Amino acid sequence: MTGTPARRRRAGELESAIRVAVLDELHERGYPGLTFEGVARRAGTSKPVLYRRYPTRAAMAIDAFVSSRVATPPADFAGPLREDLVALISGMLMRVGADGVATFRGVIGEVDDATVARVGALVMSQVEGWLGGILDRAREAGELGPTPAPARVVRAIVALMRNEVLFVFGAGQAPDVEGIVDDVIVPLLRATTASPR
Amino acid sequence: MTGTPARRRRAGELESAIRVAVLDELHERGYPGLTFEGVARRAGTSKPVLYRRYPTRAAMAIDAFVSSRVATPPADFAGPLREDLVALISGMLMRVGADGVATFRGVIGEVDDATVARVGALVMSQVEGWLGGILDRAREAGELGPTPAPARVVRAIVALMRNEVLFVFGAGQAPDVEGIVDDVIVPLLRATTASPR
DNA sequence: GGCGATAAGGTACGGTACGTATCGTATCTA
DNA sequence: TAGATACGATACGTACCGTACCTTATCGCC
Repeated sequence: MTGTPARRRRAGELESAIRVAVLDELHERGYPGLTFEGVARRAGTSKPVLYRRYPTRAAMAIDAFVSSRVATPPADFAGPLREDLVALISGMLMRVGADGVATFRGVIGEVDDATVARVGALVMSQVEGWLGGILDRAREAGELGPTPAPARVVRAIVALMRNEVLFVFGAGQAPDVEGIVDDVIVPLLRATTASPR
Repeated sequence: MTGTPARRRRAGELESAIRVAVLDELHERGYPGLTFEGVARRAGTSKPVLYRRYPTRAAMAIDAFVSSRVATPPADFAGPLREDLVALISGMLMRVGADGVATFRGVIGEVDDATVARVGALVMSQVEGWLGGILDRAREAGELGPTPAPARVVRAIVALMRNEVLFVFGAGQAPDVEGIVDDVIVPLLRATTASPR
């Protein structure tokens, strides 16, 4: 051994250091530059310690990102439908952030199909719940028709949000949240929640 | 030199061999397993030859894929709107294929923002044109209202298709083309092409 | 037909990261 | 206090990167 007399970290101290190191590396080098060796160096530990925890760098990145987000709703969702939707989508873009988008894109590029589905759901499941709440409130307030929106419509809205995250916000362009809500999402919801003809 | 007396390929023969090798490697090892060395080995050439043509493996994969697709419309689009939409989306899923989806996911994970936008458009621009044709015909046939669908609506439909490619078809699940067309796309088009209120 | 420019073909190199094996020992548990 | 655990550290063989270098087939031109 050289230099330091091998001080050892206990409890979650090591895990925390690893997660911080992963996030820092992602921020500085991006997902393609994320390596086991780099994380080990930055966290002041060694590769075997990382391999004991994560089978792949994708798993490492996912864990670090999930742990770093606390799932608080972006607003209380009492306003008009349109405002709630804008707040939900904007809040999600902010929460994911530029690093998150880049990491998301990198991860789905190198994991198996099942993990793609899992990660896709992971990013969106929370949002899907909030969206359901927004729609329920809007229906009770008479902003939408009495028929609940079909599941496919809800999933389509989530898909639009995901697209906005990955290919608009994530491609350096300004996301057009209000336009999409007004021109696409609200009309779609009105049309699919009208009372049966 | 060893063995072979260095027969040299002319015209597009070398380029063809490289593209075939790239597609084969993508099929066998997937995008994460695509390497300059592997392609060089398989194409019977050497790394410098590849580096003279492509700066990154992403560029290599994109070129091979683009060259391998001929852009013929999946049908003649004269039927009812619903059938045209189903044919368009199903045709696109078939055209892209499993290798294409995996490659697409891998590429967008490691290229810069501008290339993400470019590749996203590349996969979809053709489709967007066909979609416009379908909508024009449907409007003239009276299947849709007189107002042309807003650009954002058209883009949203493309986004739904992209989502289906990446996260449903590409996650090993059976794509639900008819359900999405009937429950989401057609109602959305009806609602946004109605004559002004 | 010979002659120079171009670029294919081939080899080799230093560098980085992978994934695993091994070892000593600090720390926790009983 | 004894044993189990797993951190910290090092080292190894392999794979691939990206580039430099050299030889020589092929093409365009005079």
